[in-house]
Amino acid sequence: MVSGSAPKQSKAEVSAPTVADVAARAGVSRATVSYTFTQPGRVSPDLRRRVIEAADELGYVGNEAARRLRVGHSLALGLLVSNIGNPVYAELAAGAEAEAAAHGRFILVANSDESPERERAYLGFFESQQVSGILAAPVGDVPEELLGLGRRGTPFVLVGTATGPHSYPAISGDNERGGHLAASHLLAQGRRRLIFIGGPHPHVDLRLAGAKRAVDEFPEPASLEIIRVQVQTAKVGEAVTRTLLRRPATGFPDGIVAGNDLLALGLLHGLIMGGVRVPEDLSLVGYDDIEFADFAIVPLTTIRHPSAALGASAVRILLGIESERDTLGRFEPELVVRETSLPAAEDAHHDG
Amino acid sequence: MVSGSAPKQSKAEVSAPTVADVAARAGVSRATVSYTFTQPGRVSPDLRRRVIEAADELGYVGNEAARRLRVGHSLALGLLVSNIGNPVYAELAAGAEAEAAAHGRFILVANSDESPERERAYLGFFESQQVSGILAAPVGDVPEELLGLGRRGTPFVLVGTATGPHSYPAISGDNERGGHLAASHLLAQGRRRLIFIGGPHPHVDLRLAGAKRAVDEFPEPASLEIIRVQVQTAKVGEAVTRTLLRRPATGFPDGIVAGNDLLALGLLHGLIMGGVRVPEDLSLVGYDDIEFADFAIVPLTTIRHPSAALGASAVRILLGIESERDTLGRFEPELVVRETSLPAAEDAHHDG
DNA sequence: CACTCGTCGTGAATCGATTCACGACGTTTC
DNA sequence: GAAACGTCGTGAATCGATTCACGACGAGTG
Repeated sequence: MVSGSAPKQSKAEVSAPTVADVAARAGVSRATVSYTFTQPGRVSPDLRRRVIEAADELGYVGNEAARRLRVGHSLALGLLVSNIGNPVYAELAAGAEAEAAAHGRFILVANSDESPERERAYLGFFESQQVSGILAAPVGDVPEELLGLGRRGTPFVLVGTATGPHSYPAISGDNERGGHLAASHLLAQGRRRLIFIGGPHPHVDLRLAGAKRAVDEFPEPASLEIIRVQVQTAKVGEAVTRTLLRRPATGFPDGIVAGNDLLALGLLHGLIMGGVRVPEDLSLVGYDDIEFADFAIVPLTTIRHPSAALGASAVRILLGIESERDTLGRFEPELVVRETSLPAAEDAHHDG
Repeated sequence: MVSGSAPKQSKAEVSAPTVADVAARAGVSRATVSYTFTQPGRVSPDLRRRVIEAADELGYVGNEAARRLRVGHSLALGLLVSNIGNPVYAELAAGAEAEAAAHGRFILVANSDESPERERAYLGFFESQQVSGILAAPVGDVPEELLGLGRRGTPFVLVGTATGPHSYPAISGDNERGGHLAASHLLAQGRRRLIFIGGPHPHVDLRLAGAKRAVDEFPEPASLEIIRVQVQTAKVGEAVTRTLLRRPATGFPDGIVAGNDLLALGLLHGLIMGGVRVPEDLSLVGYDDIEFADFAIVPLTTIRHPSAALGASAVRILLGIESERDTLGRFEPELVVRETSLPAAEDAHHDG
């Protein structure tokens, strides 16, 4: 316990002005001050002006806690993401934040780091903060706590997650279609031994389903192996390549669809370090189109996913100025061909 | 205005249990319930147990607004960053968050997006939220609002920013030393026409100062040109290369120190697209060692910066369990040599 | 047995903004 | 000219957790 070195910066400690102070200064009642800010039409123009002037002079800020205690909810919206280190979620957060700011709202970002415990802890935090709505990009299943919050009157929107059998409000890009796009691209290039590598999120399952459908629908024989990972990070991607590289040539894939770009970047790095030529020996497609995809050792072919737009839409839905239906058909995935994918080398010659 | 499609998820609207409910259920007074959670020693063990049991059964969460209104500050700490899309800040946030969680605190992340206006707006938000402390990684100068908050009793710590002439609580890596490291590395490789490209942040100025010192101290003739950018992003980095590439060969540098890795990545991409061979023609050193530095077209040589540790320390300082002095000597920058830097090609032969 | 002291539970005041219900005042209308 | 109505300001109650000041009760002491 440190005593003298407490982090107080000054002994001034002037307590912040309250409505009472402003009221006294403007010569009106506390009620009038409050109405001035919450229902401007309720007070006559010149009184309003006087109140605002007094407030400015005193540097009145207002106490959100008191406001919240009275009205029962805060101006903040909660955003729960599984990994803020993933640029996709950073972008989602940025999009949500900009939209929220435009409506005088704020976003509380909570990073669960893929841990269901922390996810639950943060949901409790959101409840204690009385956020007026929650954007959730959850780890796996929809947590019970979130449903409880919904029942207790806090609206939520699932972002970028499978709608599955349930019917909670949810928006997302068409992940199935995106997965189909990715696998089709590889098949069209002559790749036949594909692997899907991805993690345990519902939206990733959809990407997988799309890839699977592409292979099933394909007129020629082609295979799709599935490698499941627990977390979709670059580190894990590299780890997977180590296993992969031990395989005999016959079991080696000629095309990989990764569950997201982070994973793809790790795979790419591991493969190249291991002597695999990308895209000559193997084509690789990521998912999300994060900024860094374009800067990779070999610029990454990927599926673009409109994260920022999703974040903004989710906020608008929570605020009641847009409905889930309004977003249908937006957020279409799009194939971005860069350099990790190339037609199979059967009739191509390797460099000169 | 959408009417029926309001985002209410259910009409249940069961209002959350309060201390009064818990008290009734446990057969004690409201005061006892409160003491149970805030000063456990104050109530006898078996009553404590009974209260906790009742609270669990009711799913009591507690109303932070009421708590805050009474005690005058919240359990949250505010973190203000200039760009959450920069992995450095994501990492800083993660480090701060983990440390905060370990002490039962939460982090409110605010992303100013390099805009002083948004920065000020968020500072106001923090004040209205009555955060118990602020971690700031500000855009440029220390905003007046932050000083005001400090005067009014909210402690703050400047993270990763120059200490300059002022004497506000601040921690950061030794940016001057890092800049020196970067430039020295290039000079040691025989590079002589250096450029420092970087943005308007105080900590970047220190990196520049360090680079300058390295050049000044160097026994042989060498030059350091300075290119200033307003924002240090990959996009800007690419834009700068376009200008650079138009220069005649005589004005072209053989070594670049970038203000951060994002900028370096953009520069790298732009240079390579423009036909410059890195590192043969030009060595490049970034700053921060973000995860993606290792995955770049050419893996990026950079200076490691311990962002997560900085975030954790800042939280500990705000919580009063560590003092600014305790951190001295930690957070030392470290040169990470990858492949964008190589001895100048005077006596080297270009591949075969 | 009476008195002191410490332990531990309780009633009530408090934090600051919001909002209901009331009333003062001025205007319109027959 | 009086009744009816609308506008706009105000006093007071309210939200839920915390904490002060008090007191009940039991144990220990002379």
